Amino acid sequence: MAKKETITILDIARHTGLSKGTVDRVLHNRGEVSKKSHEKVMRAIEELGYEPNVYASLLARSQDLTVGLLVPAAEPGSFWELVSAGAGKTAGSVETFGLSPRLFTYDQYDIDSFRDACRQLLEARPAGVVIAPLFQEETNRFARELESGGIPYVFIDSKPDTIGHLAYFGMPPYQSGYLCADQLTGGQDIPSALIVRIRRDRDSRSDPTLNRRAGFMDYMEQYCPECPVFHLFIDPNDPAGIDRALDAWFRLHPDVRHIVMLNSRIHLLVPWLERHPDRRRRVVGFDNLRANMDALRRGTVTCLIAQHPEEQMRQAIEALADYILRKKLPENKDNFMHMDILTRFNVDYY
Amino acid sequence: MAKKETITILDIARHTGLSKGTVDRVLHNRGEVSKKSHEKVMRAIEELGYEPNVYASLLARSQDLTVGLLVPAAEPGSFWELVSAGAGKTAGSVETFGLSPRLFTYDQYDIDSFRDACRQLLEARPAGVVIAPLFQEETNRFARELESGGIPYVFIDSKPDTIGHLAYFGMPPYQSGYLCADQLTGGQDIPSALIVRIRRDRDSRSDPTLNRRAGFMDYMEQYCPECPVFHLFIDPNDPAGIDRALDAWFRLHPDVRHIVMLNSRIHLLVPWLERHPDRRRRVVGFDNLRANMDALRRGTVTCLIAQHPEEQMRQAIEALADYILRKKLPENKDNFMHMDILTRFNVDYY
DNA sequence: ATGAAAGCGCTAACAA
DNA sequence: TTGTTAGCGCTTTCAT
Repeated sequence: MAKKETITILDIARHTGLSKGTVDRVLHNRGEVSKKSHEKVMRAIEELGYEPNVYASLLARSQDLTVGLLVPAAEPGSFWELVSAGAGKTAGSVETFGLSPRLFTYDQYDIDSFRDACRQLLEARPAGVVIAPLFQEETNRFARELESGGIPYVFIDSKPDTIGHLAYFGMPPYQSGYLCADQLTGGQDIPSALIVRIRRDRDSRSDPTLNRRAGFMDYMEQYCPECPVFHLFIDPNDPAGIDRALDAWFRLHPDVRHIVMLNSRIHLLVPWLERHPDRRRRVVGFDNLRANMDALRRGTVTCLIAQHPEEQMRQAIEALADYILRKKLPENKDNFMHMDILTRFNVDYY
Repeated sequence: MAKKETITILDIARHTGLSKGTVDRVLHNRGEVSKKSHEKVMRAIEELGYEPNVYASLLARSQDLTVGLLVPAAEPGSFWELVSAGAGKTAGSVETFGLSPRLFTYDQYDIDSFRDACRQLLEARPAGVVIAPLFQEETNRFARELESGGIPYVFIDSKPDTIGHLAYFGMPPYQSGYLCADQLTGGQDIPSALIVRIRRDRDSRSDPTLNRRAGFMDYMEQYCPECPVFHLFIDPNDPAGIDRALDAWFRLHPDVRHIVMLNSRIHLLVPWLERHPDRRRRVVGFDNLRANMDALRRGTVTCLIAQHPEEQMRQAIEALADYILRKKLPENKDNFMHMDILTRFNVDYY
């Protein structure tokens, strides 16, 4: 049977005895269609195996859809800057496809600013949203709103216990701690280790390093059960204080040579470390921040575990694009990213 | 001035006093256009900043362009299988964009089969070509042909000293050897090391492990100058022979605990290694082959350096797509890929 | 609630 | 060598 090979809305219009207009209406459930017609169309679509033609659609619409990106404001050189940068990396596949990603930032220490950002985002009537969530409760509330508006959303970096998201892209937190410990020890028995931690004022926020720390400790428990793990708290906004803290601490523990931070801030220790060099030290941190990579190149930091936040953002946007443009669900809802090990010998090609 | 914002071929037609047809002809340099018109059109395109509308083009053409992939035939579980697999990963961004990648394979040990593949590829009138080259001379010849046909091509994995390629995606070979050495030693002084090598019959082919070995040796020279580096040659097609070779060799060198292969075949050593376990051994290899990763999980292999050949293919195809569809040149001609360090603690999330 | 028709920007076949 | 024109499949406005 030499039927036409691609079936179009015209085909399904004829098949149902309706018109292209009506078919289009049900395709985009934009109302004004009788229940009967709706059903007929749906059935025809099913039977004939209709698939929309993206180009035609885009051509006809000839107006970009906006994708909202809800992300903490990025201080220069910070983790969030990398995330935001990922939005640019989708150039080829997405922007030319009629989607324009648009950033909506909020202050990660101010829940009100988060609410504001949500508000603005909604007003932009986005076709989809990417969320890097920090405030659990509030994020859940926002997710509800999106759902009731039929707007698909995907999480990156961390994920509240929502259920309605299209996808999630992030590092497996527990395993990253495990991996980190293995890199710190180098697979050997080590005599002691120090975790430097950030003193957080507002612990209400989701703490992604929590699971990571659990993974780290479990590794140590299993492979270096005799090794004491110390904790030292610092204030990221007080460089001088960090110096003093390290001075004081290492006066008491001069033999500790294995140092780790489970967040992206290992660069905070670099000034002190470089003033007190020790070739036998091993220093492990997370994330490919500029300052971290520089320290890696100089040998101050031994290795970094990178999740490539730009990639998270890129993949999130592409998943959204696939869904919006082609109604294609992502293969997996939860997508755990590579954990890349960066040393000074591969950092230049990361 | 409220001019129309998007300029179309109609605009440039009017601006030059020619017609859409002619403009289209020069846009696709398909001849039948006077030199004068050609120039006028080109200038207008420049002046008005015309950018083609991909959807419209695709809609109108409504027929896929084929992209030829010239790759060595993949034995199951081999390196080249991963490369070929990469062709599938472009689903979202490319296939729906009116390009259909098509594989043309050749026997990596038979130059005639390479010539055949080239022939077939050409007959398919591809809009672009991805080449994983092994035969230097012959590849150069083929590249000439493509150029004279105006067909863009990109190299992956390795690259002959051609100049006309659109782009290249591969691992930096020398540095990968360096990195590998660092992983083998763990940054420590080691007493001795063994490189297991493949005995090649036809050394006429480009040997990508050559540079890699140079990097490896240079690292050892610099960081472990006292460490002897042994070489042992094996025949990949003779498992029993490999066993015997290892037996014999390790009888003579029972203390050597650092073992490396600079190609993707570390899995060849696994049976022997697992019959002669030694917890203090370090074994380093390349590439994320199934068999390699399994050995990694079991702890037989300490670490793998992966270049993710699927990614090379994916990026190659996308670069081609960008060029064919949007006439956009890749940012960099030579693109060196990540070198990822895989251990048993991150292999499950690679 | 439904249909008719005019594009969206480009391609390709046909005329001139 | 160049111009004309009929689509490609979908969206959207305006009648009905």
